Amino acid sequence: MSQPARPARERILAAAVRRIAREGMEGVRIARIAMDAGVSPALVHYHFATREALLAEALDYSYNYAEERRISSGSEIATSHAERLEAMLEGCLPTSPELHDDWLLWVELWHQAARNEQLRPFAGELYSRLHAWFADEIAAGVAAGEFARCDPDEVGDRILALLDGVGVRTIIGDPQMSLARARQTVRAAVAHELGLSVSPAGLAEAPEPVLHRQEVGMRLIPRSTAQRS
Amino acid sequence: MSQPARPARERILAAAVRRIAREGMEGVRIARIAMDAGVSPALVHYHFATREALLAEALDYSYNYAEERRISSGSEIATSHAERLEAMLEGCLPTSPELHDDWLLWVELWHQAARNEQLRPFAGELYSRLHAWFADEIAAGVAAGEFARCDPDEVGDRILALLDGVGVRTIIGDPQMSLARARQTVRAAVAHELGLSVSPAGLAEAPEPVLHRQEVGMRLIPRSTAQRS
DNA sequence: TAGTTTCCTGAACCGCCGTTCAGCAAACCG
DNA sequence: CGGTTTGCTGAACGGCGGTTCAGGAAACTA
Repeated sequence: MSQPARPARERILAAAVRRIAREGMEGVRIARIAMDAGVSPALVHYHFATREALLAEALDYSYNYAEERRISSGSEIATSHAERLEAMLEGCLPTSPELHDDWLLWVELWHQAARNEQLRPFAGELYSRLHAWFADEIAAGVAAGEFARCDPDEVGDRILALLDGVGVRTIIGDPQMSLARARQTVRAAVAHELGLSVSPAGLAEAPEPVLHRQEVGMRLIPRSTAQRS
Repeated sequence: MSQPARPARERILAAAVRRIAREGMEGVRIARIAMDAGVSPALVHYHFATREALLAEALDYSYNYAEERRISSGSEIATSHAERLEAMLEGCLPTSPELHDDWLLWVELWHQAARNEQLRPFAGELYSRLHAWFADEIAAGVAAGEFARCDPDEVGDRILALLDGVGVRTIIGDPQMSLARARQTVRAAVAHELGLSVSPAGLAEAPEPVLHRQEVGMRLIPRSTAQRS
């Protein structure tokens, strides 16, 4: 209806991704995917040999897509490494509906990879890229004298762990870990690790009503004095 | 066979827990649970109204059991707050086969609670208790002058997030996050937060062969000088 | 002993869902 | 124009799995 020009195969794939995020890999029914895509269940099997093949392709498609989105979102208007890092953090928390769905797929990956040996290289690769993304940025910031000296590898691991840890509490709706608190927790830790200041840009409005809001809490600002060695 | 005296209902429950950890909640088949418990599928429905009821009771049972195990394991031989804290961390990482299964159930909880509203209060309660457990211990350590002054609430959140973040990478078999590295990452961060030293007790043997080993990496030792205000 | 409750089973029922298949219409090709 | 390929469908098949049911054996009661 919305884009009738888009080929059916892609519509099926997109519908599969959406369904996987909402119902989980084993909860997904191809009849429903077909319905969402506006086609018959038989057509799904015309384009994809088996259910498993469809889900695999859908996962691969969505993770690559999510990664692109994450990466591109950070590198737009980067006037400093601190700002870019902040954008990266923002893109790794469930700060928007799309990122919320990405998070659901991330949990899905954990769930599957914890049991299925075959998915582990795939998951490891994703983490490896994420880690390199952060470590490189941190190393660049340290080299520029903007961040305090540190081991970018270890700091990268800690940041990733922190993001996963607060992010998962956020998406399971833990009232003790609102999106605002998640953001603040990560920012405070990162600022502390890298010797940055945390400035209250806009006062964090208390209870945080909905997910879709993009409220500002505290911002990372580069240290005014660059120190080396 | 092993304990023929144990009533069937409990055997079913225990089998369900094991199956859930290994196959996930929606992957679990009651025919297989019945087989594991050495009973007929019909008996499962004699004791539990429906599949959903069985799974719910099994989850509740196992989480409470896991919590007891975690708590009791820490408070045995506590000569200092640092030692007790270290034991707590150890009990929150997949350091043993049982804890590995607990972790699988923990991921299962994330997976379910991210989609099912009804499970969220339950998950929130578990996190709340975990958080209080750590925050109280930290506060006690600070009060005793053993830990550096800090906000136990925030440090507790950061520790929990770190544990979840490195733990999940460990159980999905990320080669970049072995159990040893997970432990070391958490210990380093905690030691740094609380002003403790990290001593290499036994050299971390390089590649870490199997999960079932209980190798010592680095240990938290209390600061020799107590500082106040 | 007779009656009742408690555990437990084999067998069948039934709905869901992945998959297959025969066929149809449009586009494409010569 | 006839023939073939491509995209798609409705209908049916097959099995897996949760659930039900009629009954049976043992324990418990009086």
